Amino acid sequence: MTSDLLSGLNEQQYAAVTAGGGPVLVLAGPGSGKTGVLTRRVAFLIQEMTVKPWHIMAVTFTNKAATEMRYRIGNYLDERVPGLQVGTFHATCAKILRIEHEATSYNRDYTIYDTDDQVSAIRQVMNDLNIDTKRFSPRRVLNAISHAKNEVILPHNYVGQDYFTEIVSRVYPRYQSFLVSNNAMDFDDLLVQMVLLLRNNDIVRQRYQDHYPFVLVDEFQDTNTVQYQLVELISKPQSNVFVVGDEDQSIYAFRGADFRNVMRFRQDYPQAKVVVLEQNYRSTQIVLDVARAVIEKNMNRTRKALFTDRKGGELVTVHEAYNDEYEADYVMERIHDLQKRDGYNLSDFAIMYRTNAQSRALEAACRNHNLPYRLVGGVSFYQRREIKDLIAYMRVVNNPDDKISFARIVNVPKRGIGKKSLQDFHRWCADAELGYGEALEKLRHGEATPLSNRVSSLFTKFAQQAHKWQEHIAENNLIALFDDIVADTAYTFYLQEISDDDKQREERTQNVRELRGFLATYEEDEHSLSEFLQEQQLMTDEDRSAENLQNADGATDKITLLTLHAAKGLEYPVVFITGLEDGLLPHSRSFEDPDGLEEERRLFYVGITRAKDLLFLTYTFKRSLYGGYSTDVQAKSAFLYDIPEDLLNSDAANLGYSSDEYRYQRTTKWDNPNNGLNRLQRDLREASKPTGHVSDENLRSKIIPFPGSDASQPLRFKGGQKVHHSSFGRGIVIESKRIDGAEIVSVIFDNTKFGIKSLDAEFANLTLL
DNA sequence: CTTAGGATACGAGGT
DNA sequence: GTATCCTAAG
Repeated sequence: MTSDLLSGLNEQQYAAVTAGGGPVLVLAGPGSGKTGVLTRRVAFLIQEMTVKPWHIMAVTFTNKAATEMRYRIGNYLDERVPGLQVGTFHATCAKILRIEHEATSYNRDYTIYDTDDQVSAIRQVMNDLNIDTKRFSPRRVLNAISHAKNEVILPHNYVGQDYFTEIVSRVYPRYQSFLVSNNAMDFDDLLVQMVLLLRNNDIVRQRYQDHYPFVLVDEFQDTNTVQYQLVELISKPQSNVFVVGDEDQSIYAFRGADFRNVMRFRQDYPQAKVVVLEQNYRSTQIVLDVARAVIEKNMNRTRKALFTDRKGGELVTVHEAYNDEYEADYVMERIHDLQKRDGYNLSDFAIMYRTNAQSRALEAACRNHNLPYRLVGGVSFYQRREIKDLIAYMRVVNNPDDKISFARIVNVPKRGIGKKSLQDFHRWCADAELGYGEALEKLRHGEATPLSNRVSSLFTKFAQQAHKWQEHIAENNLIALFDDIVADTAYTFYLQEISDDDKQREERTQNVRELRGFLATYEEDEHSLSEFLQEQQLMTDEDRSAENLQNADGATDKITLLTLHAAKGLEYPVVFITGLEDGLLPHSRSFEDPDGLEEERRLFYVGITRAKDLLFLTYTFKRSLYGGYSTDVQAKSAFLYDIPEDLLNSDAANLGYSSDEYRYQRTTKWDNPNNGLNRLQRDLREASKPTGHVSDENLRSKIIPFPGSDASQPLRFKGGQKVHHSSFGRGIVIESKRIDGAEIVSVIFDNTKFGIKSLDAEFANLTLL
């Protein structure tokens, strides 16, 4: 079926797919058919270049991308493709490390720690070292360590530069040996240990280099140093390495990704064939123009000339809403309209946001409007208490040295083993240099211990239970093991006790059933408990959701809610990007450095380029944060000013978008775009935060009753006017505009203590001077 | 010594 | 709203 394989490709795509051996770099703009090129390349290697499938390794960043790739390769090839290795970096390494465990410091059944486990481990180490976890948050320490690992800086090579990193330099080695003694790896270790294995063991390295002479990497701009080295180590010396990426879509710097790896690849492989994919098959010209206007503000990039055959298109809509509820309502109304008018399905819509917390209001609105939705990400199944508990039980059975999991479940449900008892047990193990598993065995055989009678008998009882469970492993009866744990601990009864109401209890019970279901599929395929635990740890909800599988068939029709990060690689006919506010997008934590701001811009760019036909950009006047208490007036995102007005439709102009005063005020704020807020603005903002005269409750109760008022009513105030307020004194109006019916005046008061305030013209005691 | 309940600090993105 | 810390009662 070769005809199929190369049909419909444009010139550049054809060149990429059919390139000979050696290094190839494909620079692929959004919507340029990148995945198609990658999968056809694999098929081409097998069919035309007679490469054996088991000599090919393709790596991606998400399981979803890996699944899609496997599926599409299957479509191009009639015959089976045995041994083809397609997977994420992490899953691929986990698998090889399990096979090659003898050359590492871990055994086959090592546990993979997630972020929560890591924090617990760091906290424990810091306590051992008498480091105050209040002054140095374990999370920050963990971030620093993770960063070091991403750069392949080993514990003994880590040098503290300042007070904080000096602390890190003490924690890091202890943390690492703690992990080894627990027979556990964190996410970063999967990559680092793999690099070390290949680097230090000539035989193993040779084996994998021979095994995988062809390596392909997706989303290359998201690789970090470890991953770059990994690719290098495996693909040498043939260097048949085919990488695909787009610097403009690099959005994972926070986990060490460096899009400069794309440039580095060109330097390291000067003989590399470079192909640029510039034709976009997804979006209208208008959407692409908006995207280009935004991304061109970034200094640090190679220009690409994206083009499309889809000339023209609908203008992009910018909408301001009073708060997040109105914003969500606006989105729902647009969806209703478009569904009715243009016959879109719900699955054609995606609502995107910067932070997961923003999904709440949107979910509520979907429910109010009876629109079914699918939430991508959010609180993960694996973070639910009941799931973490049962997973921890299985981990302890699988790997008794996992002290973090042990500590989690040894007294859940209650066994009378509290903090002190566990401490005694731990002390005994440490002094006698025993692993937890060995200690339990001694107790079970009735050997003498320094433990008190009470503690000793409690732990002995636990040891007997654990031993019984472990017997199931030998026969690989995973379901029997699971059922025994649930029964022996009376876990269902425990769930009833800890649940607030029947609804919550039912939900938790359902989750337990679901977990049992996943486990059953592993047992059927004769996978080990280790494999189950390790693979589950590397999956997200999306990867195992039954609902998701239905969606793939198009059986259910739902709106998609997801973060901008999660949106990469996807496309939708209609896209809403919400929360385009200063501090949210760009996120406030990006203000500190210029690179951070550029990354936020790329994130916005990723969102924009997901849209095929229609794009809506929304922001709020006030956004409630932290469960609805603290609210602050929002400034709209600086990124919005990068979009030429002729690409935006009238909805935007009506809302003061072109108001000169407004624009002046905002642009001065961003006169140095690399700096985020300048100091004056920051001070003003700080000053305007507390002072409760115009409390949120006040403003809200005053405005909300009049949402439908006539927006065309004349305004009482306008920018530049001098005014007086009974409490705040003299000030100058920055702007006045209608928001959901009410006239809202922004005033900067002479007394800097009050700073900038937004007041309702109808109720605030404002007089013109 | 354990447990329950109140007080407090905190909240970006994902394998 | 939620995870963790702290204190006093069982």
